[in-house]
Amino acid sequence: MSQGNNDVPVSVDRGQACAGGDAPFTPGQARACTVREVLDRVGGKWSIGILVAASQGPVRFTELERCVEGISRRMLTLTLRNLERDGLLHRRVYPTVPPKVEYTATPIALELYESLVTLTNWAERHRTAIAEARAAYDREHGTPS
Amino acid sequence: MSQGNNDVPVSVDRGQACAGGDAPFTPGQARACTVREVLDRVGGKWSIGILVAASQGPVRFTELERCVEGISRRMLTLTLRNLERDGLLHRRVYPTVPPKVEYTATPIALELYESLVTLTNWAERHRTAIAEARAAYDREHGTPS
DNA sequence: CGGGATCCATGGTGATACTG
DNA sequence: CAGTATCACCATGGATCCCG
Repeated sequence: MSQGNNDVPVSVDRGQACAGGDAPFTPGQARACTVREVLDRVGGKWSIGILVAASQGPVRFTELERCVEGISRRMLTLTLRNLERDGLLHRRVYPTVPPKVEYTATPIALELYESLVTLTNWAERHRTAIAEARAAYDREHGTPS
Repeated sequence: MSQGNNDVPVSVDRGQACAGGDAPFTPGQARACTVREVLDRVGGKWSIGILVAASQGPVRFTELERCVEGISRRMLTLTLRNLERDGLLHRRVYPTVPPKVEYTATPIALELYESLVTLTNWAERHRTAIAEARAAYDREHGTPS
C-alpha cells in the first residue's frame, strides 16, 4: 500500500471545512486518518486472507501456504510477523521435531473480521455498478491501452 | 496498495477448510477476495481523505489540495481520476475562465463512507491496544533498527 | 516443518517544471 | 485554476537457497 513510510498526519487540519463550508473544522479528515491506520495495517495484499483463515481456528504455517494460494513463503512470513506484532495474531510454538507452529486470531482480530463484513457487503452491493461505471468511463475516454 | 495488478483470485479454493476443519469449504476466502477488491479501490493513500472531503459537499480541485494536506498535484489528479472512473466521484466542469471543476461524492461513495465508520470505530477502540502490542513485540524481539 | 537471508523486477509515488 | 509531463527513488513482493 502506501510505500513511502513518511508519516504524514494526513491532515487533522482544523480551520475552514474543505467542502460545504458549514462544518466548523473537518473532523472528517481525522476520521480519514484513523481509517488509513487500519488500512495500512490490514490493507496488505495478504493480510485479509490470513486473517480470515485464522479466524476459523488455529492454523499452521503450511496450511496457510496452501490456503491463501498465490502467497510466497516470504510474504507469508512477513505478513504473519506484522499481524503478530500488531496483536492481531497469536503465535504458539510447539517445541517438537518436526517443529509445529499455530497461528490464532486474537479477539481484536475477530472483531475486525466482523467489521470487514460491512465493507464486503458494500462491495457486493455495488460490484456491478462499479464495473459498469468503469467500463463506461473507459468507453468515453481512451480505453486503458 | 497491492501494486502488482496480477489478478490472483486469492483463493476460493473449495475443499478442506484451512483452519478448524469443521467448515466444509472456505467461504471466508471468497470473502477475503471481495474485501480486497474494496481495499484495492479505496485503500490508496489518498482515496479516503478525498472521499471524506467530497462527502460533505462539492469540492474544488484546489480546496482538496489544501484539504488533504501532504498530497501532491499529481497524486490528487490520479486519485480523482480513479475514483471518478469507479463511479465514486462525479466531476462537474464549468467552462469558464479561469476553469472551475467540482467533485461530488456519488450515492455509492456516501454509502461507502458509512461503511468506513465501522472500521474507524474498530481502529479507535483498539488503537492503544495495538500500539502497546507493537511496543511489547519490539521490546522482546530486536527493536526495529 | 517453519522459517531466515539475499538478489532482483515492478511500479507507485514524490518533486519539479510546464500548459490551456 | 486545473491539470499534464518527466525523472528518479524505494517499498512491495517474487524467486531461490540455506538453516535449525
